[in-house]
Amino acid sequence: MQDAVLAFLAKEPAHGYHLHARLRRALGPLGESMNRGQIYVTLARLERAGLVVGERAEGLPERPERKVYALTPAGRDRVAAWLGEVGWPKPDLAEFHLKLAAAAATRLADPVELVAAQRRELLRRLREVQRAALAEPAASGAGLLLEGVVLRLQADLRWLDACERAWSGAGAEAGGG
Amino acid sequence: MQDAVLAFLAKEPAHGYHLHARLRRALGPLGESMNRGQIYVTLARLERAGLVVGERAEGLPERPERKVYALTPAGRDRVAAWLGEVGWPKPDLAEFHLKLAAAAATRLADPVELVAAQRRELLRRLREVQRAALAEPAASGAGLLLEGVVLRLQADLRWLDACERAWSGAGAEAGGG
DNA sequence: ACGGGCATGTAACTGGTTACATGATTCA
DNA sequence: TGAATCATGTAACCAGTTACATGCCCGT
Repeated sequence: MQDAVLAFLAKEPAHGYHLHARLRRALGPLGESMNRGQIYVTLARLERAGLVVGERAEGLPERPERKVYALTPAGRDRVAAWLGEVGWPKPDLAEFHLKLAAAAATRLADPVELVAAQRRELLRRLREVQRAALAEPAASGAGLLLEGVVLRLQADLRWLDACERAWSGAGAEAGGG
Repeated sequence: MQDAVLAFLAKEPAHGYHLHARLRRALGPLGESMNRGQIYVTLARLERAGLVVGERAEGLPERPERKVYALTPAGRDRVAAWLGEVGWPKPDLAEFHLKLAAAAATRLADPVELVAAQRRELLRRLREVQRAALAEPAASGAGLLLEGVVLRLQADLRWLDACERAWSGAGAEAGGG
């Protein structure tokens, strides 16, 4: 979040509401869940950290008062550092994995059932995302992002197949804990 | 984290150190980054929330003192609710997507270069995970988890191909916002 | 007069990370 | 004696979420 805001400010100074709108636009349907207030919290924290400076826009009494933020040199450094990083979020499959193990170990649920339910959910989301992708203009940024989501969901569905193979027949044994 | 701890406690009461060890074991190589102290923080918070109760294990003066935790009825409810949920973490591709857009918009980096660097990184991780998977006993829980990570990485690599196609040639235009 | 978009924020809470701090037992 | 393992915690910090609170302008 902070890095994203800084990167947007690297293009040009802007005020919070505008940044929020641009972020939402850049993320397409995935940005819809973004909170309004969060951008201001983020900007305040960035200002406290000395990465941006904000000042009220003077000379424009027509509009509601707004505060325009710009990068400091430290902020520019941070953007450059961010662009130079090659990080990638670790896959977050652990939760479901633990859920399967817990279901088997506690007998409170059937792992194979859990896999089936999850597959239904992922298929539902897949259809949803594919529908959303059709609504996006071809070759837009958001469309590309949605394509990534589709590939991810398909990979996860294949993983669920593997989970089902592993847990069907295994039944009672191998709780894992 | 909290749900995972509760689920492990649903199998049997245990003390913090043991839970930590079991969690690490269940996650295999992916659990190695887990912090020692976190389990105690989590247990304290769960106790404050009334989901578990802990009491010092008496009658065993041989060992360092330990505190055994057990689920409360509320805790059991929560485990059941967790097992019943069909949630799935949202794909976290937004960061790289914004990075590409920022690189193009600010001219501080070349998107195609970023994609290439990222691909090298993901290929490196893929090899690493596949090597780790070979070290796991076949058909173990951790092995299954690693298989999921492999499928994810492969999907992400395909997405990077799509990103490269989209951003090569696009060059200067279409900063995205 | 009212609703919706523009615009900015605060307070409280939740949860993960890091680093620190302690101390017993076991084995070489 | 010293290192590894068992075992438990605290304090400070950081970041995201939720909910609340405000107020202007514009169109109907």
